[in-house]
Amino acid sequence: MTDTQADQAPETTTPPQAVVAVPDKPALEGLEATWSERWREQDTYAFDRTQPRENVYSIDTPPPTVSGSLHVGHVFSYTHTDLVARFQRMRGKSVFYPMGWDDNGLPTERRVQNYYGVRCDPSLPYDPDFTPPEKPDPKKQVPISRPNFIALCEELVEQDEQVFEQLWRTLGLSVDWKQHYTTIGAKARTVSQRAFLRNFARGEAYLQEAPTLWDVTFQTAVAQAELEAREYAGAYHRVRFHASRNHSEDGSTPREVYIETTRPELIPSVVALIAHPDDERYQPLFGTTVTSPVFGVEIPVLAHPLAEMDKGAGIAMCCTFGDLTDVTWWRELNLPVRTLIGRDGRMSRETPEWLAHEPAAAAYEDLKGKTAFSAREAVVAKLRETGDLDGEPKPTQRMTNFYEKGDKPLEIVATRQWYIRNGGRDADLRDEMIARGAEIDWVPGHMKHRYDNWVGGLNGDWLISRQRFFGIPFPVWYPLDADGEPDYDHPLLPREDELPVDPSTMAPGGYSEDQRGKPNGFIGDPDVMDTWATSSLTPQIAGGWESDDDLWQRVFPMDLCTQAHDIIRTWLFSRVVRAHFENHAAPWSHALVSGFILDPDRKKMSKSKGNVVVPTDILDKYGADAVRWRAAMARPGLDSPFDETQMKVGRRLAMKVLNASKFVLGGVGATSVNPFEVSEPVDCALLGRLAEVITKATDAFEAYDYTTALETVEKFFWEFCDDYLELVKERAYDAEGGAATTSAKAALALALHAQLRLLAPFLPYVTEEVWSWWHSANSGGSSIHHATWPTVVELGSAAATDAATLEAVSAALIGIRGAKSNAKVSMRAELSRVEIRGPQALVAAAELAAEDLRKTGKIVGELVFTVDDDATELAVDAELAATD
RNA sequence: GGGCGUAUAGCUCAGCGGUAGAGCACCUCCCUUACAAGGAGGUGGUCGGGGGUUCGAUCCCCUCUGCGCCCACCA
Repeated sequence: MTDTQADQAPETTTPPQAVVAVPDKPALEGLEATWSERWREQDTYAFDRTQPRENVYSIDTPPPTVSGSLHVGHVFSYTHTDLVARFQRMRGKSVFYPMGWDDNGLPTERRVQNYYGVRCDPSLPYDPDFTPPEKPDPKKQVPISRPNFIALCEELVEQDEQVFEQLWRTLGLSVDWKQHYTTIGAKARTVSQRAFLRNFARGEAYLQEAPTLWDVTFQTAVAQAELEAREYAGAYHRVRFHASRNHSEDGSTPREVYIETTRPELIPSVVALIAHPDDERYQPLFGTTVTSPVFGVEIPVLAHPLAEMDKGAGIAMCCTFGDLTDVTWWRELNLPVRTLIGRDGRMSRETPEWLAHEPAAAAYEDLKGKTAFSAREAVVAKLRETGDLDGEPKPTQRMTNFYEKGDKPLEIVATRQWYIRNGGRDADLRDEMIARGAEIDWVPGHMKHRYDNWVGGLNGDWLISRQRFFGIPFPVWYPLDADGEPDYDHPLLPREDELPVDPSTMAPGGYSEDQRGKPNGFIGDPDVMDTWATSSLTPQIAGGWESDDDLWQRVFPMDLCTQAHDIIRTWLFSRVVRAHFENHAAPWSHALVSGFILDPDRKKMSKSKGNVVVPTDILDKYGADAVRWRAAMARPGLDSPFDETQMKVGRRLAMKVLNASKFVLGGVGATSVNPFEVSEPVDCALLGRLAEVITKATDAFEAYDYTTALETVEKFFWEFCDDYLELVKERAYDAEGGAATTSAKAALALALHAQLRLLAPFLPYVTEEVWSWWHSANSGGSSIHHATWPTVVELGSAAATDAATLEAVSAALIGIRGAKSNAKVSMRAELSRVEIRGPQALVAAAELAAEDLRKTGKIVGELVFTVDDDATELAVDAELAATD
């Protein structure tokens, strides 16, 4: 964007200079209702898709989880996006700013369960006459079919989305609501399934039976990115394993070996004992076998470098599966699978073959169907009986992986799941992902470390399948052989033009529905994609990938994505993965990362702590402009404690805009923005200062530093109100002032005209309100939000004036006010003599405004300017006039 | 344990080689015809500790400490 565009500024930029309609008592109340409705009616923020790519600014913004609740942190982060959107729009870009709702997935299912008092039982048939219970009983949830359940999800999501949209509109987000999408909608289904099919065709998506992190409450697999490590109470149990008889005859190997475990219930799952190859204590045992206590299963003692000598007893039992290290050992040492804990978190109800002999079979009898917790108690009791528990369990706190939305520790269960490659098992691909990250401009820059850190620490591919109901189904069926067994190696796939498909209700090509589940027939894949597998495609969903190529060419790759730092590992990274595979590009050129809003004690806000500030409360109390002002004061990437008193500051600024504008436009009637009318030195100096402000604010915004832009503009605005406005008030009012009056009025109008636009991204409501007063003559309804961003060029030659003059004059004025304040008299008090003293340059500058100072300062006697070259700044002596 | 960030007035934060700034809070004053949900003026800091580089350090380097976040940590 260059100044040449300012030369051909559209008509909307220059207000008519005729009548203005300024209210007697401007107020903030009601502005949101009035203007958000007007913006809706006039489609103010519509994306102009006739613009070529270079005139488009496209934004990928996180689809909020509609079944969750929003807190101030969301409001601030979305405001940050909007500040940039509004700036770019005023710079002449056609802004592509869609909004999506994340209504897909587990959060919605949970909300539906609680809201309606139901639960999904996929084995039930669809009931077309179903109505949800009138009084939901959370303890007795009514089981309903999957189609009924999904219908309720869709119904509730619709309500939630309306509430969210209303909040965003009130906040003043300049979203083009016609571009909206949802992560469960038809567009998202088609895009998700199409991208999946292509990933599969290229070998980037694959089906694999493997140990999987598993949440026993929700009974679904979860991905690495959804883990959360939490403190969890446990106890070390020191347990004796016995050396097998055939290896201990000559006494060269120990007769017994002790391990320490926090999970004794997994002793029946042990497949090996493992110690570090360098550990002298256990070297004699390597290659031998031991038998497990209680169960008497013979297991090998093996060496592996992942075993830590100084942890516990230095020798660990490897179970399938207790933790991720077990998975590594199992894979690298080719160990058998002896899984006992099932998908429901309970011990297998069948006696497995490796426990079929005595005493294992008898011991296992008591564990069948028990939860991990009660199985532990049972095993410990048996260890006591056999004397293989050495001492008492020692309590400990350890970190354990949880699903971020769950409240029981994750188990590891071998299941068949869909994965997308992400570099977690492939160093070359990992390097490519790091390289994609390096193509992005990160704001602030250090957030790139988080990305690199996460990608570098991946320990497996991306698990995208979930054993849930309200999600996008995999577009996959499996043929059944003559015995009715599925052939997972040869899945049946739809054609792309058939998408979206639901394999649970539709038959694959070449089959009919009555072959479902029959030998030589088919079954549909029962799983759904995780919500991140869909939201990783938001640029493709919103941008019309493969459905609207004209749009896609204009918006992709996008210019900006915005999010808080907590979802770099999920949303941000997963979009890079998808765009890398699908489009061979980074999905955007810039990533703007917001910090968190913390509670006043600098703790993260969370519902469970009860420290959440509800956005609607502060919007009602202080108004959208004030809340946006506060959001803009939080710099990218920095956490910011919530402090309600700061909202008042923003509100006061908004109020000041109304009052100062009322004075300029209505009071002195300054509406001509003709720079050629500005002739007085002080007025020129004001424009010179304004020119600096415009340049600095523009540069800051270009660098996504909206906070510095705001601070720069706001500081100038207060100087404008407190000093300049006061200084030229009398001259501007003067009916007989001639050119001097014309100059003051033009400077006032020009400055206001520019400042309203500089403030418009931050305070869209008050600036639009004032703009409308100015525009009442041609009620065509041109919005300030379509006006062009101010440029130095529009200020004319005065913009080149040295602003130092203004500073000197302001210093003189402040000195005069200070004298009165010290004397504890009214600012209206008259002065009989004033001497302004200081270095030559400053005195000369102040003297240029002698008449303004005399009038504003109520100087009725002499006003003397004295050069004192020893001084570095201006000093003011003032004598009060005698009062009667 | 690894990484990133951060430490400046009572609070929230700017500044980042030349002997400290803003807003809020606090104190004093002013009902001035844009604004009392105002206005004017003022008090307040050995810039986390310790080293080093430099003529000179809040700012650069080293180190320690506190705080926050991310990752790892289930024997």
